[in-house]
Amino acid sequence: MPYPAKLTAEQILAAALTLFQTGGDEALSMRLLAERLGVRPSSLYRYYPERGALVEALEHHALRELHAALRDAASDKRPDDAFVAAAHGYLAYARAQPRLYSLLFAPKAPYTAEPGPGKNLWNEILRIVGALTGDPDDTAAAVAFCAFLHGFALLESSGQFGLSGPRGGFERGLAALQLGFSAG
Amino acid sequence: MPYPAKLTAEQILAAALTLFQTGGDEALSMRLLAERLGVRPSSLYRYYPERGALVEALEHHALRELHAALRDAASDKRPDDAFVAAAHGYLAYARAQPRLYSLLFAPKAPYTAEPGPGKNLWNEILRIVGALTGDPDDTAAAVAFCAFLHGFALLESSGQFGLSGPRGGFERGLAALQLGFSAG
DNA sequence: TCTTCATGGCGAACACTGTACGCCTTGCGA
DNA sequence: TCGCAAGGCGTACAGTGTTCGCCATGAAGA
Repeated sequence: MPYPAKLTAEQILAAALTLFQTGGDEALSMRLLAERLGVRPSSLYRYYPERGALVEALEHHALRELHAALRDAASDKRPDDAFVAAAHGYLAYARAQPRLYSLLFAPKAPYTAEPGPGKNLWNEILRIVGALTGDPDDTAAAVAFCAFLHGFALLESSGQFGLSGPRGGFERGLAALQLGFSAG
Repeated sequence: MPYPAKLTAEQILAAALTLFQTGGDEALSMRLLAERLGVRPSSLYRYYPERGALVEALEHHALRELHAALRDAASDKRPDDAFVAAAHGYLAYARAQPRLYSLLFAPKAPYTAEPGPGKNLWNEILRIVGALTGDPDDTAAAVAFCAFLHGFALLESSGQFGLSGPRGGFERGLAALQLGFSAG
């Protein structure tokens, strides 16, 4: 290796994360990012071949965080409590990191297609839901659970509920799913 | 009025719709749109002050179509059937127009804030859900219903279910919600 | 100690994007 | 016939992601 590098892939990612968290996708420009790092834009391409790779790295970061939030919320609880706690943990992460969260389910190859942070998250959800329904591989129930959580998180972060809030819509839907899953 | 205009706001919108349906947001560039219409880019600004206004018009178009799909699916049916039919109609529209649908719930002021196609859609959903639960203004149930539909539609269109499909996740969640709403 | 050589940041450029402003042809109303 | 204004045109600006060749650097090999 020639001489000490000014940049590190991790440094770039950290700066990109800051930019993305504050201003979303639009704020993450290669030029501004380079400026923050005291470097020219073209230098970034030595570490990330294109902007998309940087966004993908942010996405994986978010997947790992969301996974951890679910795991921590559901650990050491009985199925019923774990189910509800996981749902609230999921929503809490989406609320805490709205921009990162909205990055998660953009059109792409399914997370479960190959091993990675996405598959880990899915397995966690499958485990939590499976413990409730009794079938450890209850894909249908897990899909329905995900759909509800994802839809609620997005509707809320998009501001659709306005100032009056969702008015108990989350608890209402969660209770219905819990009832339906326990019975089935 | 001076002389016959080459352009019409409707013509522009129609061309923009075609572009958007085929290539999504990225494909809708003012320059390509102008080229399709045999006009220079700057001419478009006489009709739409900015690109965002054009996108907003597309969004309202989608809201009206989705509303119509829901109304048609649920009309002349008893509450139970209307609920299920509306859900399938919603999903069918999201499947038929994935790009337009994904435009619908981007961060913005809530549709219910003021009269318009968004508020009409919300009232339709409230009516259908209210007929099932017995409370004509059951916001919580309607929110939960929307969350589930929206989440499922997005997860599906994002390709998260892969080739194996959602494996009955839609019916599973819908049945649970229906049960929970009827009981409550 | 001298030479070689890959590393990594730099600079300039290209092809795009949305958008603003002034011009100037056009054709209707008076 | 004349004035007027609507509307498309041309040009330009600022911004974007990305590419490519250049060159200083500093650690290895002779």
